[in-house]
Amino acid sequence: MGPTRTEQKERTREEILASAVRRLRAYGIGGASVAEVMKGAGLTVGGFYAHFDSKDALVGAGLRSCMTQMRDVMRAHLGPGKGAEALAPLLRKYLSPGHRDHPEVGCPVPAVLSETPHAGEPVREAFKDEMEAHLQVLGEHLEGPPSRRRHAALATLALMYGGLSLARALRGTPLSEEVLAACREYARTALGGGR
Amino acid sequence: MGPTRTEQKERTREEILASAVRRLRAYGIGGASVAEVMKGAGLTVGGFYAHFDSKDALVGAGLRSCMTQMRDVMRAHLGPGKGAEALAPLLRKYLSPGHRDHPEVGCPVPAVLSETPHAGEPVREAFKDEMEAHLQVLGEHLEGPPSRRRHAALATLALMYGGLSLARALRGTPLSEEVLAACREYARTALGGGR
DNA sequence: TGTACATCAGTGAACGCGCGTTCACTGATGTAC
DNA sequence: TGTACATCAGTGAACGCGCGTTCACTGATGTAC
Repeated sequence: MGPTRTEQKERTREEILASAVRRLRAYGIGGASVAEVMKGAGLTVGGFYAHFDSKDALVGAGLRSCMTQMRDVMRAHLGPGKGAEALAPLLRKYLSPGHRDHPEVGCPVPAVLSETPHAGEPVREAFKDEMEAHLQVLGEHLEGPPSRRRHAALATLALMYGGLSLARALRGTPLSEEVLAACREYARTALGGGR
Repeated sequence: MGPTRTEQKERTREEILASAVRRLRAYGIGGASVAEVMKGAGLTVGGFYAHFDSKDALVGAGLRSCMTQMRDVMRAHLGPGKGAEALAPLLRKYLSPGHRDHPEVGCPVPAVLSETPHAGEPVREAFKDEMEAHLQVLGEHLEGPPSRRRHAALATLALMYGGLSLARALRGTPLSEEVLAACREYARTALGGGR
């Protein structure tokens, strides 16, 4: 026997969410229209509201989902040790031409950063929660008292987001490559230690 | 006698541009609709195309205009000396709650950063040109060989944009204040020197 | 096991709205004589 | 200086389109007897 109706529905929900995540990463909130998201999941628009209360709810859930995934990627690229040394592999991966050129499988933050301030409450709350979790992960690989680690993690994230966003905005110009390299160096200096 | 017709038209164009700039800073490209921009200039939609070829042309011109203005603000907040010391007043101003809470009179970059990669050629070119000019201004207040200054300027801008964007996205939460402070400290460390 | 009925995930058309752009027009400004 | 005509900045309605959301429906799944 196949999956029950409830299981099948849950499966469909996951497909809608996965489609939303793909569009969020590549085109941001405005680029993830309900109709396009549903098409991406092989469905038609009408069925959407059986799974989510509103577009805001979808974006909130999508953001939680892909920022959580992103955290796994972060953990996978954190080296041993502490400080600049530990973060170097992550920075090299995050601030790379590959990540710049393939937003659809990368970090969603640069794509939604400008829209988040005007987004609905479910979106902003998801963003805040995920950001706190990000801080936790990065903070564990930094040195010093908790508040110092927290600040260093926060600023490193800001630099990563700003750097990747700039590199994407400047894509196709020599400046784009420079931004990536410049931000990697900058973080190394700011975090001290390591090579 | 009053202004000639040509002078009057030029004046109207400036008003449209000023209205566009206000909306760009606060709501980004998507938030600066032609109808809203014209309303903000006290005009009706139809007249728009006597002044600009397209919305893309308007956004390009608007971006050039307000990023140039922003450069004056930057110059006004650069202290004497070089490095962290020289940039400190700018960073304090840029990464402040006041700037976070009043985007309509601030830097347009955080508002357009996510949209620029998908914007038309006139917009991306304006962005690139203005960014080069920004680098020039900041670079003059840094130390070391040209390429080193350029990289430090680039990364500092990335940190400023990322930090302010994050602070706006997190507005209303304690994290928002923390980001601003964390980025100011981070830049100071990365740039070295000064207090 | 077989039949009758209820449920409800997903369809597809429609809603009102705002978008960028076009266009026939109007009426004040400017030019020609 | 005065009159007739041309120009053109700005108006306001309309275009086709995509948006988020609603809704009557269909047909396969699941339940009751």
